[in-house]
Amino acid sequence: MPELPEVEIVKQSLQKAAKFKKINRVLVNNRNLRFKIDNKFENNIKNKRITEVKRFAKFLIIKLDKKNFLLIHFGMSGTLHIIRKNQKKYHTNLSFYHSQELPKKHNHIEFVFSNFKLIYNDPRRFGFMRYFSNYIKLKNYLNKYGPEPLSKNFNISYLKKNISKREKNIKNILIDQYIVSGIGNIYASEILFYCKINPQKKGSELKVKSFERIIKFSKYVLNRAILKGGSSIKNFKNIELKSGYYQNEFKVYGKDNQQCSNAKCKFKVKKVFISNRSTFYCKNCQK
DNA sequence: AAGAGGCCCTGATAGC
DNA sequence: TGCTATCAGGGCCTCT
Repeated sequence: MPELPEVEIVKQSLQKAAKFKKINRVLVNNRNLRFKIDNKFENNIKNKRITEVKRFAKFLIIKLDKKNFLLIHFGMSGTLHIIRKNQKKYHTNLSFYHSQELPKKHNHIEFVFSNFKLIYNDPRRFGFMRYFSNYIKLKNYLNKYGPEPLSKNFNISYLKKNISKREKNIKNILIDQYIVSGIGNIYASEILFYCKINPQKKGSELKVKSFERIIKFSKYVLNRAILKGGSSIKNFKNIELKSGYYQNEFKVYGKDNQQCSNAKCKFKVKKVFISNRSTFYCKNCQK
């Protein structure tokens, strides 16, 4: 589900709600997430205090007492919900589904604090959690991924080195976490629209001008999405507060057969499948 | 070594 | 109504 901006929003709200709070108990209702939750998981986490909440790409990183870390990836359908004591309804800030009540199914993991619970829900179970006993191990795990688009390492020389020899299309390059990490299927289409690059174009066909645009608009789109509270493409009837309005600014994603948002362009947005994933673009504006 | 494709899952919706 | 097919914000593994 969430790409970089959505995980950033979860990070921010979790920071507010749970920083310095102690996890008294951990309940695992279903160990079969993307990777099996091992039997030591509960003991590794419980009775520790959250000292910091961070994010790398689409990973939520929860720093615990004793310099331990809990890494959470939300996959396609993972969400975190907070339920406060004596409160049936729950806070929607951590959720991108914006349902009003806690889902009845797929509440796989619960973190119990003194005044509230954090519940990890994930219907498709493509998400996962992993415990790291120290920073080095966490770092080694994350090292295999490419830089975030928001980082200084995502620059012209990096793109020249890592894209210009690639024979695969730029859309697939942008969602390849080993090249650049944090961009997913929605934002890839959005970014390429701003860049005026056809998603099917090969990395090796791109010129420096295109690299400059990719760097500029990756940052622009992701930062703007964070500012708007991320994107919620399901159940947004009940959106409240600042959560999830970026879908209102989509230029191409989900807009097949609709007029191109460029006022001077008469073409319609086209939907194609690239490696089985839906991709949206304007063939007139994106060359 | 890089790239394409399959697969892991459930749920919502479209179409008959 | 009830069936089936398709698609969904991801990423790992295997094969070529």
